[in-house]
Amino acid sequence: MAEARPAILIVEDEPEIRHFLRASLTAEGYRVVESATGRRGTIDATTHKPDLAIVDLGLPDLDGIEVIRRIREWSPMPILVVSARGHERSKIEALDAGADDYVTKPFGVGELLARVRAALRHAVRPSEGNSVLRLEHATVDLERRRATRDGADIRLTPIEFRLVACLAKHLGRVVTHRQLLTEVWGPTHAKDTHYLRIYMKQLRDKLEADPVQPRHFQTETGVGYRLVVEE
Amino acid sequence: MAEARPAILIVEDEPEIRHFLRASLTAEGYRVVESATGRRGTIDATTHKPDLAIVDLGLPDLDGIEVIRRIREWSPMPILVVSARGHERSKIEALDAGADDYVTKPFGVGELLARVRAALRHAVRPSEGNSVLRLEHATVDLERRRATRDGADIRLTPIEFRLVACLAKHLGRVVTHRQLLTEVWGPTHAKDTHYLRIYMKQLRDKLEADPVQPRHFQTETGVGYRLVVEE
DNA sequence: CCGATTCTTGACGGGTTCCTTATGCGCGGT
DNA sequence: ACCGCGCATAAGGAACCCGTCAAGAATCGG
Repeated sequence: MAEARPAILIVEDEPEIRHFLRASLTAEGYRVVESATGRRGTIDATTHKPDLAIVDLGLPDLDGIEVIRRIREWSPMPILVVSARGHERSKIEALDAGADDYVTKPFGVGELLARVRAALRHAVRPSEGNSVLRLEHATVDLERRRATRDGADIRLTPIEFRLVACLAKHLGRVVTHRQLLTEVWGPTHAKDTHYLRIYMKQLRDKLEADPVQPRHFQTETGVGYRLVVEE
Repeated sequence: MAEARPAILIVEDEPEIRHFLRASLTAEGYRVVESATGRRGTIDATTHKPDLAIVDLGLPDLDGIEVIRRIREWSPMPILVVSARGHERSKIEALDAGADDYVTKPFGVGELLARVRAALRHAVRPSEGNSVLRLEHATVDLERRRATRDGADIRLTPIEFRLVACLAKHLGRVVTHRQLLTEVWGPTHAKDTHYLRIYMKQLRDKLEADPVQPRHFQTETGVGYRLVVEE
């Protein structure tokens, strides 16, 4: 990388929010590129090659989701979505289109920065770590297809395993119901969200210290689930 | 090996992704050869003899699957497949054609490198370790095609031998039904999982101390089998 | 051509996994 | 307060997978 400071692209039409974002991010040491429209954003993404993109869904010219799609055609860079409250629908569409995470307007600086850090970390991290998930009282070895609980081996069924693998692939980020269902059960069951609840419970029972207060397998109401491992 | 750094062949038509791959791989210390077309790729594979090949399925001139077939005709080098999201069908075809693993576009650097390392590790294993399996009460010499049980020689049938060899090649990892069947019986019997149960029992009867509670030949329900040797 | 080994095929019981159905709970909207 | 929606949880039966036995083909060496 030419520069040590990560570059972040902001695609946001409202000047208020754009400037707020720039201020917050530069204060943290990030370099910032701003685009006020969707078209401009897709161009800036290719020319500036940022390390991360923040995309508002409510753009005047080009749908934010379309922006995400166009970036995803050629780059795996982390994409953070900013959406107005209540627009669950487009939030999900954005994630399905390839976004990595989202924040809901209005949001605090802390939340935003946390997500940015998480997204950047995940973009680089996996290269160093092996494919072993380390939870509080349990571990899951994705490559060897093995799991332990308090040191002892435990069994995961094929579906349970695929589910963990799918969540682990997007560690720390939201995975939509649709994504999980199509990857684990196939496209024909893309709407059987009920399956998820059942198997998520199984995973929590087997891997969480307290299945009732899950720390790792978090549910994102109306959207999907998220797998989190502490540092 | 002439060089310590493994050489990797990239067969990919889109310049963006090709350069992204080169950058990521060279940064990790790999040597890289690029081919922009399928035909070029098959040629470069023979001339450069890379340690691993990364093949995009969506090539303009020659189907990526055809590239895999042609390489597989003469080389067992690990082949990593890159495919666009949603093309489940060709992904499976690719694996059947002899590919070792796949990543879906768009993918992160970490994921890619992890798979590359895994693939290279699998490839190096059998050559570095000696080819003698030491189990609790039995040994299997894969090179000399011999086996002992409690010190005395025992006979393994050809199929039994191929089965052990296939499991030993992926020591400690699960080998899927499909993999075992295609490697031992050929692609036409890829679904006759029944064979596996029968021959697995034979192996356990001959090599396990207690065939009913197998310690080395473990079954992974719904997925495949795994060969484990204690340290 | 015959016998022995090996491979294939069929059948059955037991166990696990998976799907279905049903119920309760909490939250937000009307 | 009521209702609807999404989520968590429980439980039973169906489907599937595995291990096992046994007997019929195929193969091979003599």
